[in-house]
Amino acid sequence: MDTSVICPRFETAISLLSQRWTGLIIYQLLSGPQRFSHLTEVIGISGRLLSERLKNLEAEGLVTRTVYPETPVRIEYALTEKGISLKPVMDEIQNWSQIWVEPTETRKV
Amino acid sequence: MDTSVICPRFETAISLLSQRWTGLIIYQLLSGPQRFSHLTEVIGISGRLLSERLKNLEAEGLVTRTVYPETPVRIEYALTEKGISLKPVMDEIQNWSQIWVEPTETRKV
DNA sequence: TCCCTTTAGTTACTTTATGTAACCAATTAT
DNA sequence: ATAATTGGTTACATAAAGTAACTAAAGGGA
Repeated sequence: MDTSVICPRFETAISLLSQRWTGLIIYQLLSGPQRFSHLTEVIGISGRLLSERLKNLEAEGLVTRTVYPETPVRIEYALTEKGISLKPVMDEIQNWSQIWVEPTETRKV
Repeated sequence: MDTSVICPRFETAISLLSQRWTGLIIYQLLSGPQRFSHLTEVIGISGRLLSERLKNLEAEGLVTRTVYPETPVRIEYALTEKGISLKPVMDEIQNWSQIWVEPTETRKV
């Protein structure tokens, strides 16, 4: 009877980042507010899933959605403080990838 | 024509961590070599998926599998140097979760 | 007025991944 | 020979992701 259980907060955090695309969306938004169509192009995600993920992230308090009623309409997504505070996580992943991921591994496009 | 593309190495790294359970398995193995049945219990993953994930992680060079022909057989999974070097990533996720994840959010069991 | 363009999505459908539970193989103690 | 234990695998159901066509709103031009 081993009672060693994984920290529930850590589990919540990693289940967030384990959702496909979520990490990439946050990483991309770390470079500043961006609009829907730009995110789809840069990340290579479909509108359907991007929409779903952004709604989730908004509900989690990681992302804000701002409507600019121009013509045509412009909608910008930006990280909240909670979202921005994931930068150290992303930095460490980036750092690890530079050391351990070979350039030749990156041919999955 | 915006040429800003996400770093391919980063993409490879995060697609690894975005696979469900993979992050938790690595996190759990950071506390030392462990056997199959222990991992299923602590993480709450089925044998089918744990088996699949461990094979992946072995193929990626993050985990080793060692057979001890005792009775009954004992098989231990351990992180390689490449796997251990993900500790700073896990530490940052842990750190973030302590600040931003409320204890009340952790009721998904 | 009607049609065209643009952004930001949504809907319907197919394919892939995950969850669940029963089953199998090897080994050895009874 | 039978049971017990570990470390899986197989077969099937459900959920998530991929794809492509479609819609809504808001001008702009013919």
